[in-house]
Amino acid sequence: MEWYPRHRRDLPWRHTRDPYAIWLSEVILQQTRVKQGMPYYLDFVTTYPTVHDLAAAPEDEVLRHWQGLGYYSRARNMHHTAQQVVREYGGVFPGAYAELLKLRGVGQYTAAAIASFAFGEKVAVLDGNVYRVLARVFGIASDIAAPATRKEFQALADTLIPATAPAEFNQAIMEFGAIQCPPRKPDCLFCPMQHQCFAFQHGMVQELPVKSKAKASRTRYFHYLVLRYGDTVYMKKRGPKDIWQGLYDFALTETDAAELPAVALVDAVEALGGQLATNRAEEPVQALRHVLSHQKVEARFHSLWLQQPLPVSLAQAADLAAFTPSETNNLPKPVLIANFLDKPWK
DNA sequence: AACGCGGGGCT
DNA sequence: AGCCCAGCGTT
Repeated sequence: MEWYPRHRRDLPWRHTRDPYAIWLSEVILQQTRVKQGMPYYLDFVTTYPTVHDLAAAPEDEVLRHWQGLGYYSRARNMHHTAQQVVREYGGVFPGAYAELLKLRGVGQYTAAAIASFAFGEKVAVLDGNVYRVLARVFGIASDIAAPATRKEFQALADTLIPATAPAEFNQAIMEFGAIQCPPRKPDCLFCPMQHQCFAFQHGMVQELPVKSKAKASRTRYFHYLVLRYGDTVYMKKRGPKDIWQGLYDFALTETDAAELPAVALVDAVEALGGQLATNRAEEPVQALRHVLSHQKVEARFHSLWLQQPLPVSLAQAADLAAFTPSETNNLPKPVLIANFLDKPWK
């Protein structure tokens, strides 16, 4: 806390006690670096200055503003919670940790952050920064990826947080973790905690915290049918139980191998009642690779021109709808799809 | 307790 | 290529 005032970054959400703005910033910053989240925070507080504005917005519009930030359930949950706060709390955020925890998309970390920053409640936050700082300073070798470890760190943090300045403590330890004590190359040489830091004293800075490895990611092969008619293109809103829920892409055939048999593509077009206007052999195919933290997507985009619009019933059954370029611009899309659409269509 | 969920930046 | 980031909800 002595270190913090001298090193803290000047961040916009540190100039407010408005629980709405603080909640926005905390949801945006879940699993997201400050640098990446900053432009999104500025956009959201400008576009939706109050919880009422956010609650009144269509979900597609909220997702469009979220586009590129990832973990899109955050945006959907955020929108749901905005509507709940308006309906059930009269537009006023609940003022205590236990109540905040009930809101969708608000877990232990976020509830503690809002409760302390906006309301001064004495609840210790526990995020990646706090885990790391505590593991190093106190020499704790428990696996921070294991859920059970949380209790151990929470108990420790609870003993450290002062009743006189809980918000300042929470900000300080997270900022210290982000600036002075990052995962790699921490600035131990000029660290004020040198003499108290177990990891530094025992040469274990590189070994702490202990975190078990994540599961290896899998590769998926997407074959997109970019069906065009006139000035429009058919797009599809993605459903539940897969990546990019609620975002728009194209008619999709997924295979276990990189190649899609030509016949399969023809079958897919015919199943939609599509009549191709061009020789399939001349169709432009664009390949793009997209990396997620848990999947690798190898996508091929087959641009196909139709002689006539798809039969409405078949298009609807496949969840496909035609959009003009300016309309597609306003749809929320995965970065992979936005990247494809940014290329000039041949 | 384990799993699925994005995208970007750094080493 | 691997790792991590102001985590959360579902299974």
